[in-house]
Amino acid sequence: MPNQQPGLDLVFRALGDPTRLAIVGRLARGPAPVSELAAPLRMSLPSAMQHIAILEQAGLVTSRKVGRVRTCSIDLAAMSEAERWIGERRREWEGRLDRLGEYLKTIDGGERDGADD
Amino acid sequence: MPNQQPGLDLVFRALGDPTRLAIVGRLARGPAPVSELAAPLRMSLPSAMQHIAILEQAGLVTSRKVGRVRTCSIDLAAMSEAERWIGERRREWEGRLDRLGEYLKTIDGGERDGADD
DNA sequence: GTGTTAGTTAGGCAAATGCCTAACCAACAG
DNA sequence: CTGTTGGTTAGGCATTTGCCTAACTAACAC
Repeated sequence: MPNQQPGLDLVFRALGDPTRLAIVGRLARGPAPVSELAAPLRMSLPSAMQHIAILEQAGLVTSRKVGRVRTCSIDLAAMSEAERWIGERRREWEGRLDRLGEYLKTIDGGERDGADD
Repeated sequence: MPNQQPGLDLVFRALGDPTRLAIVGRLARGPAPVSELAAPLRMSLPSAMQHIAILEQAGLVTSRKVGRVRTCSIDLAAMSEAERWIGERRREWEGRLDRLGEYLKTIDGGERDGADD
């Protein structure tokens, strides 16, 4: 049963770290080179790079090296996939609640028994 | 700079594991007792419980114990928070692209210089 | 009472994570 | 060519994670 969208857990795992969350937050405002991303992080460059690598593996970020500068950008596809998955679960749950409400209205004048699921 | 919504990284971290993703997927279809959640997982009960505890700490799941049965439910608040955060970054990025497009149209008949950010 | 079922606590262990420093390579600056 | 800057590779290390088994508690069944 541990199977939903393949790789989706990678996306969430990549976002599951304050440093990486901050990097994505920064990149949403526009592309940036590695060193600019690393600057506000209290952390060595190699460590920052590791975080960026994880974001890339998850498909959240892409990067291209021009001279000796590697410029990173957000990749919307993975973001949207994650957003959609959550939204689908949410709607599933809300729909369930709605149907429950309808059912309760159906037996309105009848019993007064608490029913769930 | 590692500061966005407090606890948001906890939410993503909790979702960043196939087992826990599966549990949330299951719970979106309706509440369930611990042992029913654990059944499809190839894993001991204590291990499954640990995952549930993590989901609860992240605010993704709530649970109430009635007799000796603990019933778990999804908590939409944390889910929505995560969904909203992603959506905001996405819109931020898309807005940026749109403004870039407008700018490029502005200088339409003029230069042909690649501008970014 | 005894036994069974649902969950919990305690303790241990291998692997993964997140950080570091040191050394290295490649581009640009002088 | 020499020095500096941006990035990368290598290796090490403490902590956290994810799993386990064994032992325990609490409710319900007989």
